[in-house]
Amino acid sequence: MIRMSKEADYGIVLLTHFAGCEGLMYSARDLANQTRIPLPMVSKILKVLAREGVLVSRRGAKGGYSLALEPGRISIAEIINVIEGPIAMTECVGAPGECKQEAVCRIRNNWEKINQTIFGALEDISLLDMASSVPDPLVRLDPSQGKEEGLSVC
Amino acid sequence: MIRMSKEADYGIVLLTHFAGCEGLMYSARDLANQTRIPLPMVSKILKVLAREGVLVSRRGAKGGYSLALEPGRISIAEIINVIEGPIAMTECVGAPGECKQEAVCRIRNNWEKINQTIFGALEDISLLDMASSVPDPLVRLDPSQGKEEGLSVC
DNA sequence: ATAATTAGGACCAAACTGGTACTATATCTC
DNA sequence: GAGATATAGTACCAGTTTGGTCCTAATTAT
Repeated sequence: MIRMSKEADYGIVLLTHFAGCEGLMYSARDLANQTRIPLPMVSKILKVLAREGVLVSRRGAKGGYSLALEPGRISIAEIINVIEGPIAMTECVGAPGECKQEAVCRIRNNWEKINQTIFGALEDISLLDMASSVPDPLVRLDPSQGKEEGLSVC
Repeated sequence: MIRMSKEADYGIVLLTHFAGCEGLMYSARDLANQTRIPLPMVSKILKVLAREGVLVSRRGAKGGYSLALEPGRISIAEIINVIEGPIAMTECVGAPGECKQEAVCRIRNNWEKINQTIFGALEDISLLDMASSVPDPLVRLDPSQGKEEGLSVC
């Protein structure tokens, strides 16, 4: 099955709760309540996002997390990359040299192009897009599209 | 990690060995030798592809498999779908109603669009494209592109 | 002080993956 | 018909990954 891990999926859901409410701090507990994702899981994911610089954290009472960048400047591809490593449809793309068939494989170059396309599509979608509505068609021709403000539910 | 299963990966590798050599029959053993994929694995995958109508099989001595359709009419998306089920980046896309967060999720529609884009990219690539060279850019504007014959190594 | 909150791990059961093995059946050649 | 060659179908298994929990330590507001 071609599928993101739940962890990456949850991560994106959590981050969209910050977009459109810039600067606001949310605690892990807040987000768990809003999203119905189990608190320990939320906590685990937010820690990773903070360590990787996507979120900034403040400890202690009234602490929490907030976005480290403007939500228009964080892409879905970046988030996935931070949580579950590089996007690589096949082993040969993510870890060249690992695949035992590489020497006789005739399609590796093609996988690299396909992977690039998928990565590009995910890179073109910002957190802000995600919080409002992903521009359609996804492969954006005019970069001014898809920049409307997210629904304010802070 | 966003990654196809080895089984789907192998399946595509195997099928590209048929493209450009239409009508030719290959036994599982032949293909295992050509691709260096372990024979039992090759066998397992070819059985699935035959059962699902992508390949036609002939039993017995001098038996083997050959393509059921012209390689220009089989897409990568189809092959993946046959081997590992529907392409679905998130649970909510592949199995609506399963995700416990669905009721409060604000981004499900967006995932459906993203998924459609990825699916579309994979659907636009035929086995014939894969056997020769994937058209670049991948999102093809002129459908006459990318139809050159595969290297003949039958 | 105390309560709230993140940081950083360790830990675990269940599911999935990659791969093998076995038996039955069909087909070709001699 | 005998024997060799192939696919069909299915069961099986070990190793990894995944989704998720839990515990302790450090930090901050009141």
